[in-house]
Amino acid sequence: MSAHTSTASPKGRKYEDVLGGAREIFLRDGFEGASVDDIARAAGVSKATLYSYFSDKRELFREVTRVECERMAETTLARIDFNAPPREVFTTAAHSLTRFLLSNFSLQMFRTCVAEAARFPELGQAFYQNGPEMGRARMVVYLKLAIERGQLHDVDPDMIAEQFSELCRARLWSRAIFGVQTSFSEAEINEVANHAVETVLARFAV
Amino acid sequence: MSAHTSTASPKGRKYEDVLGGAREIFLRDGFEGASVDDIARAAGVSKATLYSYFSDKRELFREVTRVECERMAETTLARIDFNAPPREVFTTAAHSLTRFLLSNFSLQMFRTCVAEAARFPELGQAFYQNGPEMGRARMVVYLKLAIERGQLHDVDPDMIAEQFSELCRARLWSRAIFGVQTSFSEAEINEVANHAVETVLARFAV
DNA sequence: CTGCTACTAAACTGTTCAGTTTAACCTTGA
DNA sequence: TCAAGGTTAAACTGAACAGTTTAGTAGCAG
Repeated sequence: MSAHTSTASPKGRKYEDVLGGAREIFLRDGFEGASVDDIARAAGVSKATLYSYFSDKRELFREVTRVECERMAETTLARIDFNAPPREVFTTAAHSLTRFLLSNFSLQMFRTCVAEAARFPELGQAFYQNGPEMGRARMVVYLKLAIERGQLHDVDPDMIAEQFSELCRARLWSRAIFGVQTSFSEAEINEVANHAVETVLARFAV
Repeated sequence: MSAHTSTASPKGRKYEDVLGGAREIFLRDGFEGASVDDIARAAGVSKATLYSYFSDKRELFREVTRVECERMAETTLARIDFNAPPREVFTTAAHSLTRFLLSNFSLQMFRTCVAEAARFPELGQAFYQNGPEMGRARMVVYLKLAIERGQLHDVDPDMIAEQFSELCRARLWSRAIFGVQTSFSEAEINEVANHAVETVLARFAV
């Protein structure tokens, strides 16, 4: 039975533990800030075991990022109702995106990727492609449809999507990322999202 | 004469040299990435001298940031012609802001502040207040006037300013900050700026 | 009981780097 | 000519930390 139970850890019993500990510490301290000793401790695992799974700190970080991005993609903006009218679609998307952008996970991930952009650029690029890029692509699919239906003006759908997601960052996101403000009321979030919707509709709705 | 020439270096001849070297290296390598030895070398100064001016690395960094933010505030968006019609004002501002956001200085400054947000938050906050916050405040002054004149709808001018500056980040800025794209053509920049103008006018112009 | 595999704790290596110290060296002003 | 203050190179201290090694333990299969 030993080999078949649970989610078939590739090798060894503690693989998932290591990943979990790494996730926790990287998310708390970023890449440089996290010490491998801390990770091993958080994972309840010896350093030697950790290094038997991952050849170095970077590889461990890469794997954590990959897994988290996948999870994120599944969760957020997973499906938009392609048949709803633009106002409804934008409203749903704006609220969920604004909320996501201000989440602890998203902010920490962003911070870390940006901080390490110089040391290993592949990471920031991977994050960009699995995160923002993927979300935008999904949005563009809808926008093209809406344009065909004559619900939106015939403007580069890529630009619509880009402007839309930037609008969801208005006011709160920069405060969050610089640590000027750390918690956000529902009212604040809703206000930003609603303004984003109004602006995008004013410009692109027929 | 010694004490009165030039811009009255507070103490010692090499003060400006130190600041210059620090500016160069911090801007190139960020805070953690920069070594004090490198800074001293770039400044053409001994480490001992450097430490006679600044008690530690952080204080040096703080001072560099302060000075650079002042310079930036003077240069960028320094004055808007308050009497020009909205389209003209937004167009001028959008082009100069988009360009600035993609500049090496702005990107590096942003990266470093974000990266060090955990280690010393005061820095990110100071940067936010001397940078984005100050620019926005200046914009709001104009917007209030334009609203009074009946050129723009009576919407929270703060939100207009926030949305406007976010729109200038569309498409290019996230690619820049994640290192996905590192150089930008005039055409690309102009396109983003022009789209920002169209959107903001569509929503807020009377 | 044997042998194998995963795992562990802890000590160790080597490096990087902030910040200090020392002893000497200019420059300038009296 | 002397003294003082700013400056210097270079060696040093101490801490942090990635990654390795060692000697040994726990559990399971045959």
